[in-house]
Amino acid sequence: MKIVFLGTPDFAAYIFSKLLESGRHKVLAAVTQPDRPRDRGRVTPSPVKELAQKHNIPVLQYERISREGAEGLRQLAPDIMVTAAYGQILSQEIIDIPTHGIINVHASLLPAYRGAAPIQWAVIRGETGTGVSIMQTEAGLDCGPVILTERVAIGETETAGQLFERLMPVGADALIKALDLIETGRAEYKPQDESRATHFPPLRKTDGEINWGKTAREIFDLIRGVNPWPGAYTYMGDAPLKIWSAEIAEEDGAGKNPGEVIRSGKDGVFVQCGKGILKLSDIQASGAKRMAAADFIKGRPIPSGTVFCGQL
RNA sequence: CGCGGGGUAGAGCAGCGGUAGCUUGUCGGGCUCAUAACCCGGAGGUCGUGUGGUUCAAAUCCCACCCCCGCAA
Repeated sequence: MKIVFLGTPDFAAYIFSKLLESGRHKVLAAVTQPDRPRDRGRVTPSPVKELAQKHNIPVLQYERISREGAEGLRQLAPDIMVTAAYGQILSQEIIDIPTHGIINVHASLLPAYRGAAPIQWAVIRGETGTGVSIMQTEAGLDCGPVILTERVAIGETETAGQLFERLMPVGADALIKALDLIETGRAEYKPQDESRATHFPPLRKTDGEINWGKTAREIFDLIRGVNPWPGAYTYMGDAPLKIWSAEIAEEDGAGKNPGEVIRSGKDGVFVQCGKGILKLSDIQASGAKRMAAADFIKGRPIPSGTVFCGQL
């Protein structure tokens, strides 16, 4: 089939590359978000754009595809369009362009975890499993009928970043399989059960702020879920402190003073939570680089009794 | 040219014009029922790069370049 691929970040670029490798379909063009300042102010093309250019595939970038894209896309006359973390909502006018419509690769078991950050939220909420869904795009957010799903277990200490890595190949395989089903007319479109739908917002920087009043388990899940972006953090005095990784030292036991460092030494920094105790293992001060807690305290001691807190 | 911090011993940091220091690790010795224990001693550094500038003297001031990181996206 003649395909137009829409996607932006690494997750999309990986799936894009597998689609190209499969060689079964002709990719007419890649649509991606405009080049934006990233990486400390330098304007950088998206991973999908870089990959497309490497393969001499035309790249289209729209500030707002629903307003500017219809004409150009129509001229390409695609059989189907594929989206993966593209980053813009598509209007009905766009959806109507390809003969087979648009399918989307979504990293959750729909109808659960609709929204832009399904992987991270699944980890943050302590899920033990998630997956990938290939769905037909309809007007609305991740609400169209599902063509197929693949289930994946979440490791007990797995970070969102690690789960991303594992979900990418699963998503790529599922997409290729779905395209086959569609091309041969064997695809089944199962409507989502709206009553079981859950939706979560995109992650914001502030979603990484730790509330020490929560349980050690909840904070542990948060730290994993926002790693590597936006990163969990707290404040030591008025200086932000990033928490890259931690372990649950004690699951139970209520503390009188959540956020207080009860012990600090070469085996880590132990912090009292609302319930249970968390051991910080990889931390990073502003302007410094990430390091093991044991190394950190050699240069900047964190005495017992220090209390981490929210923004001042 | 978006704003800002930083590159000094294996690791983490201090020093910011005048003999290169601290914590930790490491090696050797001692002590102890025991401890992330304690005591004594040693090794380990072209102070990011520059046949750069200023100076009697530069890790320290100035310039250029490289690299790392925080904020903002």
